[in-house]
Amino acid sequence: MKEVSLLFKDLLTEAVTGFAKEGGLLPGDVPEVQLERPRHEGQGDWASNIAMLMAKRLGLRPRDVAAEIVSRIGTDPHLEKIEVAGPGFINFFVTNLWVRDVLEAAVKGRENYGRSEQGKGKKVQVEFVSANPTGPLHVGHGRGAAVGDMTASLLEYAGWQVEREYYINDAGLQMNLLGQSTQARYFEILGCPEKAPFPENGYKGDYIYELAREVLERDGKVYLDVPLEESFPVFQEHAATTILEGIREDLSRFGVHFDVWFSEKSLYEKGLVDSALSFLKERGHAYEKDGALWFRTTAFGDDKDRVLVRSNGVTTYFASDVAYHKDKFDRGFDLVIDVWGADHHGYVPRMKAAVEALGKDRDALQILLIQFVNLLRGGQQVSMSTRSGEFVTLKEVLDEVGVDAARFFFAMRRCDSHLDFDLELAKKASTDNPVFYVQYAHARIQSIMREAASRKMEIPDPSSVDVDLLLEPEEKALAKRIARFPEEVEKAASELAAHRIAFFAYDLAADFHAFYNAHRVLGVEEPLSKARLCLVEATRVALTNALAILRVEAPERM
RNA sequence: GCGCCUGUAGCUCAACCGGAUAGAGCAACGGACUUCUAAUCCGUAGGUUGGAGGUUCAAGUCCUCUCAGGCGCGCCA
Repeated sequence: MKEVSLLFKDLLTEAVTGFAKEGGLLPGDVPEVQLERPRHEGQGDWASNIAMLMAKRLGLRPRDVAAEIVSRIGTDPHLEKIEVAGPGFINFFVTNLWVRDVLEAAVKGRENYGRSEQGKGKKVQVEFVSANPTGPLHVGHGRGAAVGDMTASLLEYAGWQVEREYYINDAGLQMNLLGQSTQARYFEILGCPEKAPFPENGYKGDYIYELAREVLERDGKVYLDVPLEESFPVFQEHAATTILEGIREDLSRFGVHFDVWFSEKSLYEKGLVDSALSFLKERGHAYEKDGALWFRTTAFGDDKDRVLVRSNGVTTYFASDVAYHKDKFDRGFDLVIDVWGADHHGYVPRMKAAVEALGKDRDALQILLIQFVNLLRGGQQVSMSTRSGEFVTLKEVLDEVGVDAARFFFAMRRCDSHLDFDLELAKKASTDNPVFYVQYAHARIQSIMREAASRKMEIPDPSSVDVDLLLEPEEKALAKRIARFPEEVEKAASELAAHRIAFFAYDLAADFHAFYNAHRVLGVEEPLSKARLCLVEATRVALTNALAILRVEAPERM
């Protein structure tokens, strides 16, 4: 349907420029012609507010301007009628010809229907989850995983070349704490906790005992007689790799796969942190004060400068992040998207500053802040903290509510909205969860297809069907919805709003269910049956593609 | 104290770059299976978009103030 809107836009632009010239407006004074989708039935298929924008400059009433413009609009086979409505909108109504356009585009486009070339030739990296390998993933990580993954596949669909990346914070204090915690539990199990006291702020979860037990089973009691510093790396290494392995498994089960697992440690090993620091120093963005190295982020809009190297010589987390982002851009990405928990929002200005200091446009880095998931169980708040060991893991949630339900649940919200996730409710809702509503529509379609096949009916070529038979309101509504899919993909991609696709899938399913209940596809006169079968196939294509973006399964039967 | 996010129907959430009559689901009530899957559909009811000003032909959307909730303000990560 993109073509039709462009067609109308051209017709309208021509009329507007003609009228503007007569009215004595200079070309620079003519506002840009825009078409939008009206919200309500009866307001046409496309509408423009151009008359209201021009009215003031011309000193005329909006409706009069609209009437003048309309009188100058040419004819086209796709154009049924034009109306002036409300305060001065110009509404365009399409003829039934567009139905054939939609069917052709969807049925012939198949898995490519809805794809766009918006991001053609451009590379984007989406970095998400990136949880410290110090404990299992919890629900909050699950939301980040779902949003990041869906955003990535949405951009793929919009023509971008996409890479998914996980940044492993395997350097620094938290990893030490993890190793020490595991070590302490080892000695505790062996009955001599005094040999390695549990660190303050250590990780208290039960999984730490499990890790310690694994070391004990594998290596026995050998570390009893070894200095703590010597055995420490063994515990840290075992804990980190085991936990990371678990994270990979959880994500894989959740349907999330990364192209690159990027290690923070490797930044140091390759000297990338040092070279990033020299880069900043050479350009005068860094300076020494009180024995520390500072980054002048205030020059790029931050409220205070930030330390890169502490006076004790240790680099900050921020320093490795600057180096990491420099490396991202050095890898040639046109756009870099970071998916962060909203608790890191205070970090955004300095990261944007860093990007600018690196010589990039600050918009080349987009940060999606995922608001917290408020976990409830039967209305009762569940406190979550990795360190205290009190949390519900992503794995447990998947066990309870299932992968598709969890993904769709996260997909149905804007990422900057706070989210209540009630486990009891999610379990209870698993039968009337929106995801099953959508999947059920697909299963029904497939059921029609199976029945059609058993009756030796093939899906007709759209050019061979009589689209004028599709006149029922449910049929038109369904066709219109299908037609909007490509627009929705483009809109969602440019806004980085994957939730729009979930809502589209839901609305499409609703239109299909309404159609299904009102009309029969098989067992009516053949020409009508063929036309409807074609419409159903087009629905299947759009629904399948939308679910593919969300990575939610489209089942054959339920 | 300063900053970011949020506030929409009883509950959970939508609403494209400011557009016309603010939409769904759940919960409530009343209907629809002899026919391609009733995990569905149709209908009824439900709103001063937290509040007050302002900008605009037009405000849930933009600006100012204010109230409430969440989060953040380190030479921590």
